[in-house]
Amino acid sequence: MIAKVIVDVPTNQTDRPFDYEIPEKFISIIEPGMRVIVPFGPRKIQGFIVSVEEQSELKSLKKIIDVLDITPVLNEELINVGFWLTDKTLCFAISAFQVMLPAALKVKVQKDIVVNAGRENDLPEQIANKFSSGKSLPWDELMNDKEDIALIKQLLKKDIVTVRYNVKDRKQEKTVIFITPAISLEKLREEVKKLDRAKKQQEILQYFIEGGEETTVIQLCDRLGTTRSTIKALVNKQLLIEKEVEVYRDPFQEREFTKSNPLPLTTEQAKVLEPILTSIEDKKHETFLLHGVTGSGKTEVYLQAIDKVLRDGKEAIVLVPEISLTPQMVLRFKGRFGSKVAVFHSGLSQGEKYDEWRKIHRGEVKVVVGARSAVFAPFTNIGIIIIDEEHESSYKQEDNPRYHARDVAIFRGDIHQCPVVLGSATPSLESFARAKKGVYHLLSIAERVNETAMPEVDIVDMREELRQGNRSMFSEALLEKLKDRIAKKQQSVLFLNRRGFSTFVMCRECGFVVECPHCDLSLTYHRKSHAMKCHYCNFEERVSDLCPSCESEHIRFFGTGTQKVEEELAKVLPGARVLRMDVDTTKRKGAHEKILQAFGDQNADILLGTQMIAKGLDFPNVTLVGILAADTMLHLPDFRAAEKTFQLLTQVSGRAGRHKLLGEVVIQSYTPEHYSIQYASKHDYLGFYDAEMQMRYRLGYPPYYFVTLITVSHPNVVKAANVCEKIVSYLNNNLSDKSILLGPVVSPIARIKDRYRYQCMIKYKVESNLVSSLREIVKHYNKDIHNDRLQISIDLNPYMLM
DNA sequence: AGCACGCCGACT
DNA sequence: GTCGGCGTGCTC
Repeated sequence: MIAKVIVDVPTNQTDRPFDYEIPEKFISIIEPGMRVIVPFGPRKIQGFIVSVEEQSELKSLKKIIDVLDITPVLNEELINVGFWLTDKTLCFAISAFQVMLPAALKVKVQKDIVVNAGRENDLPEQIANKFSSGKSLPWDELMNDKEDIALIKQLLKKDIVTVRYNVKDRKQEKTVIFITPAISLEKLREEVKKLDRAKKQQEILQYFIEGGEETTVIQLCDRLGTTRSTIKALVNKQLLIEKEVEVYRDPFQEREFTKSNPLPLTTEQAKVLEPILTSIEDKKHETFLLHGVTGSGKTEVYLQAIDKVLRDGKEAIVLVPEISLTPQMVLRFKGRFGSKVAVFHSGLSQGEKYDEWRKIHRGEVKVVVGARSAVFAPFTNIGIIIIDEEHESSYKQEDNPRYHARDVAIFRGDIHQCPVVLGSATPSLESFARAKKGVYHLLSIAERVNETAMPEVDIVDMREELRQGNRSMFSEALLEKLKDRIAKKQQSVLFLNRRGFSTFVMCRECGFVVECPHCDLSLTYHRKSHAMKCHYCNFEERVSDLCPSCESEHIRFFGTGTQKVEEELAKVLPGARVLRMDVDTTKRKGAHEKILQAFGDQNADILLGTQMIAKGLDFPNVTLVGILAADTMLHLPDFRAAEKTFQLLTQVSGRAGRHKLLGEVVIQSYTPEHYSIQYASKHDYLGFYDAEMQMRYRLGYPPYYFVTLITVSHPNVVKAANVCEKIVSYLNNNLSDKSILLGPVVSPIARIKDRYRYQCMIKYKVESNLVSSLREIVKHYNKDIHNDRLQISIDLNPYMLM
């Protein structure tokens, strides 16, 4: 029996299965999807078994060294999903497997130097003392000394020492130690008498004699006011025993969930739920696009569909964008389905993620709520996959494997023959176009649940404000309304799509702009740390008072960030209580929740924030939403700029007036006539869709064309340009003449982390040998990628064009 | 990725 | 002559 193994060496040449002999002792336990340790060259590494076969075409095989799992970590379906990903995103099979599993399941390889038996006395003195503790020495401890390395190499040759590969599993189950009596209670009573000099020990035994149940060490210490050492003494006397019990790290341990029941549905909700239930009933794969305005109660539809799935004994996956994975969101699911829910988000530690994964793997939960990667949940009987806010770009992973969770969901939905529900108030153009074509089943909800009207939207032309002499960042209208809300004790939300204090710092004398020395980007000023920061490479420097170029004093801040707005607010509305929420104020664990809690408790009048306040917030007392600069994203070099602007404006506007009080929205813009702003102000998705589709048609972008972006980067500009140039000409010769090739051009961000970047774009409708051509390119440059710091990144269907 | 193998220049 | 520099190619 042999096993085909994908080894953990992410390179082009090793991106294929390797054959290994299965030793006798493993034959009965080995299955595809298990992790194994295999010899690879002189090393020992991790690998995944992808299949087990009778024999190999090769004559001599090495043997599998060890098996790391009792049950496969990847089931047959997920192995297939892995290979499918490999093909769809041009990634290595090993990367595909690893992205589907929690990081804790990736082993760590450590190299040790071991003294051979009987050769201890042959060690030279200078090194012998390093071996003092035991007979092995971690390789890393020698790495800083060149002489040592040379010496060890000699010793290796002389067979005095050998290198041992230590493979350690990172995964670690959390355990708690329980204490119970080791002997019967009668005997314990006798023993107590003998301990008349150890009062604390007697107390502990007395606790058990009086029928105290087994508890953890910590609880025992707590209850009896004793210490660990006292308990240990009794354990040593063999009167008590320690029992190690495995527990889950539960991030929601201390929270109580009030049980919620299904809410009565509105006519519209019931109407969209119907076909989803039918699809579950018929065990048929179908993709639904649920288009429901903000506040239309999409979540309740999801909950009731999941309920049906659970009653059928199946499982459900719910994806939500990372930023809306707030405790409130989790609460809704845990409230309805209790302990059957696992939650995945980036805030969990490695161990916590592993525990949540294990609950799914063991079948202890039936529902998973999580961000992008939760789409790989190892369920075996999926009944529904839901993607909320399906237009969100965070569903696309921006490093390898560059997959889109939506594609994975639909692929898995097909395997499991279950419905996939894509929900959004502002569906992506791609999805809506597919729904219109009948590829997806379109479902719409036009009314808000409590029949509140959509908020009134007021667009303010900031150019006009300037002409009127208002140079502040708040228009007259917005300021008046803010004052009005404070007077009425109602709350407002202010949205600005930019953190920090100001966008860039420029010298008014000579025009010098402070830029990052490693990236071709201007640095952003952060007031609190009084530093200039690069948002791409984290470069940081102190602010200078003089222009670094001409030493003029006229160095000024331009643009606006959340920090600056906060300061301005304090000036124009001195009494207002403002809460700021952005990456900088929510870094600490739980900070996010705290801010929202404070706002919900009416401890502030104004919530000021970036992206992260755009989603899911639902505060009844919010009646005003102000969008300070609606056009910040509009002029980015991205064909989705208008779409993203429309989506964001609509999402943010949706935060206002969700309950009894009518809401109002003020949009400040320098280009108020732009169709994305106009349609957003009228809450007109369909109008926007039509206008944007015309634009995409004219310019040849998705959904009319598929797009692939190739970015070439290298520390040397010429090299980067040359390679990109050659790639374009290769593609020109190999792709059909119906496809359009753009480039090579300098990337919109010409340099990041000292690497120059060139890119080209392929636009195509059908291109059957695109993937093979791209693989050919990567293969051709393999050597340069390996030895010459060349990078070629290929993104089939990119969401980031910079 | 890592590691061995192998072919050239600068030294005991 | 040999040590060690790095380019090349392989790993079941």
